[in-house]
Amino acid sequence: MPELPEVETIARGLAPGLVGRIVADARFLCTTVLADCPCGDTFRTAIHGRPIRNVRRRAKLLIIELSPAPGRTDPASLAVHLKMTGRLWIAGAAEEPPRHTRFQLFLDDGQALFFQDQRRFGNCRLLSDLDSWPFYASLGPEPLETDAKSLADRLGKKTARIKALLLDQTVVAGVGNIYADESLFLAGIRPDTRACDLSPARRRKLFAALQQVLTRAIAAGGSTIRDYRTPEGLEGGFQNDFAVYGRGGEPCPACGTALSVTRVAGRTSTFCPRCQG
DNA sequence: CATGCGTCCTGCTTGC
DNA sequence: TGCAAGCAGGACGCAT
Repeated sequence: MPELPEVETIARGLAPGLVGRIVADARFLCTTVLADCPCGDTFRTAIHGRPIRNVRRRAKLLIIELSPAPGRTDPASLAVHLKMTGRLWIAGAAEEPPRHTRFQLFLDDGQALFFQDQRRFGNCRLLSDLDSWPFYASLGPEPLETDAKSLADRLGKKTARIKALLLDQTVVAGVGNIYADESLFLAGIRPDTRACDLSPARRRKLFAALQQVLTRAIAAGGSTIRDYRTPEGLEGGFQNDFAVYGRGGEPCPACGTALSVTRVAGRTSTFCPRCQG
């Protein structure tokens, strides 16, 4: 389930093979992968001949920035959301696409970007202006490019559970279930605490914890629960450092108390009933 | 407006 | 052993 650290790892891994290349064509092996249309053939015409200018991450999105094709002046961006089971890698264009491959982006060097997604939740879209996409425009700040106090101030007087707000992409961008649970543990906060019940100091502590967890996870190449792989096909390493995620019933790494499992914001949430008050 | 919950999708896991 | 129900979860639509 690629969240911020996983998508960051993917962006860094893909950039050397994509930046400077020219898009030759695309092939869709699934009709639903292309969100909000334009339809497949329109998409193919719209990307043909475009040099790839940059590859970066925003929230959980992989953004491939495209320059105009020769003789044109219209830049564009390809935004890919991997959702839960999406994978991206570069391989020879002639390679047989494995099962669940949803689309291929063919490059001018005989290589292709492959997008595979077992569960079909993922999608990509071609946008002339990213900010014209309401979801993109509504994204909150990047947690690693914003100070913890500013992030804490964004909680305002909200009464929602703190975990729901961590997962809310308009509050802070890129956090999913794994890093929400890990951050809450590190900050000693129960996931079902209402944001308005947290002191300013505890809010700051939470976002400082989030920054620490995300930084460590990026350094480890992300977390592999089941499906996530780096573009090189490698598993991440941060799953070995989980304190609570996926460890319900196991002893708390800090105090030994059995970790509790509950549902907050519709998501499974694991926490230590003793350390997280 | 703010909050919360059901839905999508498919393969693996759990339980009878 | 076999089969079905349950589960995973990001974003979104809709209800309250």
